[in-house]
Amino acid sequence: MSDPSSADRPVVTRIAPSPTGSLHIGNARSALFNWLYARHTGGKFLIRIEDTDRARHSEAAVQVIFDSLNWLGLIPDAPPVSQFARADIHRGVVETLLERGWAYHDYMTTEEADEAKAVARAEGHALRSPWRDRTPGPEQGDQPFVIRFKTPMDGETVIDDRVRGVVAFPNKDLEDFVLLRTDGTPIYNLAVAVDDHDMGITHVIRGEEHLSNAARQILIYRAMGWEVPAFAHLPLLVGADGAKLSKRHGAQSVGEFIAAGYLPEAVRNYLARLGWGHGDAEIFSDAQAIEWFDLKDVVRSPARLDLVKLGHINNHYIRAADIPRLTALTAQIHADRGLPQSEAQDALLARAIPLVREGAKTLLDLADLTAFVLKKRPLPLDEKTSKLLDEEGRGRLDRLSAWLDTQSDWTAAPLSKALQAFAESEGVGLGKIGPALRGVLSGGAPAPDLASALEALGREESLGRIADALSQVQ
RNA sequence: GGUCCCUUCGUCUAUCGGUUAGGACACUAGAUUUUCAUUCUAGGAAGAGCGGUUCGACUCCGCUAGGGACUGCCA
Repeated sequence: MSDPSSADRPVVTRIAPSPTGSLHIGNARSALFNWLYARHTGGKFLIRIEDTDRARHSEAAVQVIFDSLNWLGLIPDAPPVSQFARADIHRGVVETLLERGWAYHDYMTTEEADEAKAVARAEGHALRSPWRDRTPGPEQGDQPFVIRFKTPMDGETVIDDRVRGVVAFPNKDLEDFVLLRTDGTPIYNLAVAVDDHDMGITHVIRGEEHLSNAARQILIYRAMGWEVPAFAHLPLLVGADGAKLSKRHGAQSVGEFIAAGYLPEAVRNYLARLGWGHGDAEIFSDAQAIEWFDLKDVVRSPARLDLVKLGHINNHYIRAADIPRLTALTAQIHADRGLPQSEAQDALLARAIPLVREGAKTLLDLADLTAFVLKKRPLPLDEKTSKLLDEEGRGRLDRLSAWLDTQSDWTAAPLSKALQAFAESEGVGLGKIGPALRGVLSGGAPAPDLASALEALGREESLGRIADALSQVQ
């Protein structure tokens, strides 16, 4: 009863998404774990598109999956396999199963099947069709049929799961599942088992929702005399309220995480910590994750998606990222928001980003925080700032402008000192000067501390904005 | 209904029979401060319940409760 071991073969893992138009974040996490395990063991990571359901299939949807995986940096080691393209092979396997008595033609109508299910339930087991022991006669003619697997009524199917341990399913509770539809097309459980076998998959790492499917698939492996791969069923990813991830939880597909302004390395790091951990390690590189990752450290309980924590991790990676990269990413967001792009703007952004990135949890934040440098002179004065620029305020701002103009080093630290020195010379606190200066420089948009704002804007722009304001309230 | 899985601070997790049950995010208070933020300091916060096994249980076993998956001619 013991299966041949796949432990000695080089590891081959796979991610097998269905093309639904987006790559679910749970699938992305599965892909990550498969990728990490393959990298950790020096094995291969493959991808297969589960497109047997043609009604739902579209090339665009397939492309979304590739794009998402690519963005995440999870690159397969071989070209993707299309499950649909292998339908003939699946049918061939069914022929063998038929010959060996592991499958049968079932002529039940949908209504009859529903009835049979009710009967089976009443009898305390899963669906068994009366056709499993009946030979079709001439009266069946060309009546439509499906082909079902002939699941044993006794015994149990045991999965030695790498994360859950030994899990046993009584065979009587596993139904005679459909292998081939009426139109002769293969169904999921068949296709998965055949493809995983043919692709040489040694470790099937996927979501917990497939745990009971593993039993059905093992039945197929055994019937065919194939080596059973190792299974590892990952805990589910659920929403912040513990319920299944859905629209109302906000982002649920990789595309939405991209749009929300997260960096791929941050998403990888965060996702790796959902259902897996390595001691107290929170922030770690891909190299470390690969070195540390092991199936035995995968957690068993479902994990909730916490966007707040993702934001914290994303902030860390935004602080660590190269300025040119952040500049390009941020410029793109400004462009999406309708601002024309130019090299001059990129230069402004590149200077501003290092000064504001500490406060950015997402690239969207970074765009918000840098918006003030992109404003065009003359900036309209907001009401609050206008009020601050009374006679006293105007005089002070005018003197400040002259004071700043004498600054030789236009960078934050010396500017900060200059601001303080000016306040002292005026005999007031910075509180009397700051708000007005801020309003004048930023036009009401979020801006960093004043010295940094001055540096980001540069001498000419800063002094220009001050002069504009002064002339407006004259 | 049946089968199976899960249960440590609000959240993600550490612990792998002996710990003041640790860390991170979040939160609270204080400091800094020209807004927001950053930064710094301090703090509160957990073993679902009940039985066993054991000198000793978060850890092993059982039961109960709660949550979830599957039970499709979807994947």
